[in-house]
Amino acid sequence: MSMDLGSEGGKNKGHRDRETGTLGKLVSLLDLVALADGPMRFTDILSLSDQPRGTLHRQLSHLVEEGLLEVDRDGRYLIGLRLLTLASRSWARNEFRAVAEPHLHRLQEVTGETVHLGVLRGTEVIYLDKVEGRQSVRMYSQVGNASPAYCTGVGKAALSALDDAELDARISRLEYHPYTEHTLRDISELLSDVSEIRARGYAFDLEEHESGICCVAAPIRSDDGHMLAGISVTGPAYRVTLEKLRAWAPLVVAAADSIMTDMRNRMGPKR
Amino acid sequence: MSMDLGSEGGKNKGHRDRETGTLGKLVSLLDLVALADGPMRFTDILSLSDQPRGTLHRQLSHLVEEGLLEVDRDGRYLIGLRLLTLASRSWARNEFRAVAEPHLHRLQEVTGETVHLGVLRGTEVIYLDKVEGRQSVRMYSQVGNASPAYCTGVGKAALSALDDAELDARISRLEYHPYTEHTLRDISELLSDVSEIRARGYAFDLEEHESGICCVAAPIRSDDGHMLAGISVTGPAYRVTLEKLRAWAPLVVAAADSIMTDMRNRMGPKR
DNA sequence: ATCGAAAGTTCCATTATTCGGAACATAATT
DNA sequence: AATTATGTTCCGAATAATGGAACTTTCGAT
Repeated sequence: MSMDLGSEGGKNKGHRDRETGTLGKLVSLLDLVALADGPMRFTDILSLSDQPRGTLHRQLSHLVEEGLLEVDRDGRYLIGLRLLTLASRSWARNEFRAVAEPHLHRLQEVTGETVHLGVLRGTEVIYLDKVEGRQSVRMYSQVGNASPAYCTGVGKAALSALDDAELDARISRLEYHPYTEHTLRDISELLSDVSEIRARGYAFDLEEHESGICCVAAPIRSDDGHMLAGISVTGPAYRVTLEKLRAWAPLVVAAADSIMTDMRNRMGPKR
Repeated sequence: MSMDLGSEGGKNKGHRDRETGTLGKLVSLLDLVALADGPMRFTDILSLSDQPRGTLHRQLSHLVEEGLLEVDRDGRYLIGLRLLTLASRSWARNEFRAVAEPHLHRLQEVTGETVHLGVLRGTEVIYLDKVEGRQSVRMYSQVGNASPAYCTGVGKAALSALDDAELDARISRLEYHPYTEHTLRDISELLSDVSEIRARGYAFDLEEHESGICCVAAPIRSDDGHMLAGISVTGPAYRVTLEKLRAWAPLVVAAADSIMTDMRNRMGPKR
């Protein structure tokens, strides 16, 4: 297996027009339904997609036929369980995740706080795993979750491992949404944070994405620099002070390094 | 939201020929790759799918373009993270799962063993959630997992809630794979087990799917009988004796009933 | 290193599928 | 009951997928 989970594919997702091919249009629909807060009626979808009614109807039918969407008894559409099954199989067999897992657990035990593993995809971080302790709120949902890289610890750590050209290419067209009052506000703030991160080897997220939530994160990169990822220790600000984060930083960096080493060994020295 | 997670759509999955339409063929490919043990080379896929090379190549390219598949640095294909993201969103927002969650936790705390929530899809059970205690092995992977209904507690419990005609329609063409020496061997064994389950209101799985693993399960059905699901308490045979399972049965049934009640209330008396 | 074979990629005329407007059906609302 | 909003089906036109063959690259053995 390979460590590569893809560094490409970071197309702008929000609302790219001109979907390419049949599949593109169908996947857009999936996205649309998945992004909604709940089941959608035919008309809801119709107004959000710019398809003619007949076309949309057939597209939805096909998606339902394949189990990618489901129709509830009120005729509303929701994401089908088939996707969950597909995703869970690939998750379970993901080698990178498997290699990282014991390290995440160790880190969780030592710090007592929640530990995340995420990979960088374009300008987003997708969380691959999460290990939480007793006292934390259950947030299963984090696995698979995509968040902007610029306001998360794992994301900024991963970004810091890019060379300047790549970094610039990815973050120059970003929209810097102010999630909290501490969220980085523009590219210059991000760049200066990244240079600090590079200097010290790890990143902080001080309530930048979610109020009251802080973390320390360290980058993980594959040998060929093709895949970027990161791990973090996260907790509530009232419990997790900056001093604590500083104290944990070396542990996080060490864990990240161990994961890289394990990955190298597992894959053999080839290439 | 609706409780309906679909009772239709139980197409025979294994290797249905004659894929309908463009999407059908592409989803088959996704399945093929997801089912594999690891990343697949182009040729591996070529030999398993019966597509000409040019066609297959283009299909794979499209899937990669949409992020449903990814290519590792060795050119091998694996399931893309996009599926994980899509699936996790729908999971997080699944109302049935959300309603059941507190009940699962309560059941876990009382019994100390692992609790599962699964829905019946055709002749398979898909696990929607899992709550485990301290001492159990971490098996995240269970969520999203699909298993045959006839050899799992949740599955048999759900089957027992079908009327005879529906039950027969689903299980008559099954292949009864003997996972363990205790696995039900044919339709007659299943039918007699189901009638016992109906009589007592809950199901056992005594090492029928996995050696050394037992459980008690109770059925959950929506008002309209359209959706079938179940919950179970599962543990290793050396710790979880038949007496214990019997003792837990009323708790499991009560939890299942509570979930049904909550669901009814949440959805309002409409329809 | 060199050759041969296997693997992977591109091309394009043909074929099958999707598109989308409009007519048709059904459910909700006044 | 009439009216509107919503959902479904149809079919000629437009578009995308097909698949055979030619082409390029990678791999394995000598």
